[in-house]
Amino acid sequence: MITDFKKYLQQKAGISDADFDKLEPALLTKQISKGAVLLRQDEVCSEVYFISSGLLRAYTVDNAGKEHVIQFAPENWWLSDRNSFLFNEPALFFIDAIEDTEIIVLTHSFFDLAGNITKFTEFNTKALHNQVRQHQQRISLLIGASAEERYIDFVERYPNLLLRVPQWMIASYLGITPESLSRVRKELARRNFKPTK
Amino acid sequence: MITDFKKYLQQKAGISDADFDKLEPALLTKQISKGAVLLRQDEVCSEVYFISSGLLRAYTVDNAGKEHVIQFAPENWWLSDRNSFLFNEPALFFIDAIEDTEIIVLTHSFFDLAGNITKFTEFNTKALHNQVRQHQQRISLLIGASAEERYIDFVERYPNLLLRVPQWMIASYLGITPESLSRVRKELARRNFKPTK
DNA sequence: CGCGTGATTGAAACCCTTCAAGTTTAGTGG
DNA sequence: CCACTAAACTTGAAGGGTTTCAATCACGCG
Repeated sequence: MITDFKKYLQQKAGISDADFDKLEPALLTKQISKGAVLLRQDEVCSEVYFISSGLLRAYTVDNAGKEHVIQFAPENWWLSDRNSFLFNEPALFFIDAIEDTEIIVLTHSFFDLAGNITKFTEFNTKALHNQVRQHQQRISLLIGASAEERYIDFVERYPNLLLRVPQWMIASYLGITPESLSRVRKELARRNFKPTK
Repeated sequence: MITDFKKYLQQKAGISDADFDKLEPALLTKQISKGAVLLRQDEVCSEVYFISSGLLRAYTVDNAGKEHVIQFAPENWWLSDRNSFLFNEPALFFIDAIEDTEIIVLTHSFFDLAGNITKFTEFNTKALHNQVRQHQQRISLLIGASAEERYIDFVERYPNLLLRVPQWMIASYLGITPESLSRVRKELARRNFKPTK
């Protein structure tokens, strides 16, 4: 719903009512059913999504045909191939829906309008920095941690996703096989592991 | 040298002479000798570096005391813990010098000035997007590719770093042990591998 | 009910690490 | 400029963590 998006922008970015009114005409809502594909690798991405409800996923497909999950995006998250969006380059990944999902679709016309609103551009930059930090942490984990450590990190970082994402997709996100994840979970259960939060 | 930095900003960001003159008073050059540490984990990072000549490295140290290289930064690259810089949070990594290095030091006062120059903020955003894309590609590789594939990717992506970075640091960047990298190289030599570019 | 998808389990194979020992390289002081 | 030392790189053997392949189980949905 647009009102959710408005509330989000006001709280997170400090956008005023008046400013939001300027942006509203450029907004579009869309219902996505589970499994639907929003973006394909090598297409040019012309939209940025804000997830009102539901759950999207970004993933690559390698030469061997295997999927590798780059990111999950539940309610109040953003998702797009921003590099493709901004520079009109071919997208590096696919985007599809893990659940029935409701999104706000933001096109270039939205960002043209929003570019004049300082609060928004500041927020946008901040969001980018957050993404960079997240990526750096994930790289650290992938470089230095075992499958079990990476899974524990995932559980503690995204407890709300655990029950909503199929296990084989979590395995893909962690960079291991579904079989390995199953064994990691079995071992953790044996040791009676409980998330610390 | 400051003139190198000026040339860089003019070419890459389209900054005018007049605009650069406004920024120049906030610039500081610094000589760093090999091995010197510029930033420590958990400190607050108050500077952004532009490398005029030489080579810097960002890395984390895990609980077991092992170093994991996040990024190499040769001439004409930027380096900072931007998240720490922007939000005054503790830095996630160390920065030190792999070679004797000459840098331009940019503090908050520089960014305050530069914030008024549209060309610069646009360039800055673009640079952030580039970093995000790079990180995504690296995550894809770490998730989906073998040690050999990751090394080949490194060789082709950063041929200029091959001779300047000690092998054990490259191993750390790739997320493998120095011994493994040595064996990967031996195997590639046996197969007479040559970089495609 | 039956089919398909996802999760589990087992055994073998493989990749990479670990540890230990050597060899080479690079830097430093005499 | 050589000699010495420390660091970097290489090599081998053993072990561990993950993958692969195959079979089985569990579940939801037509």
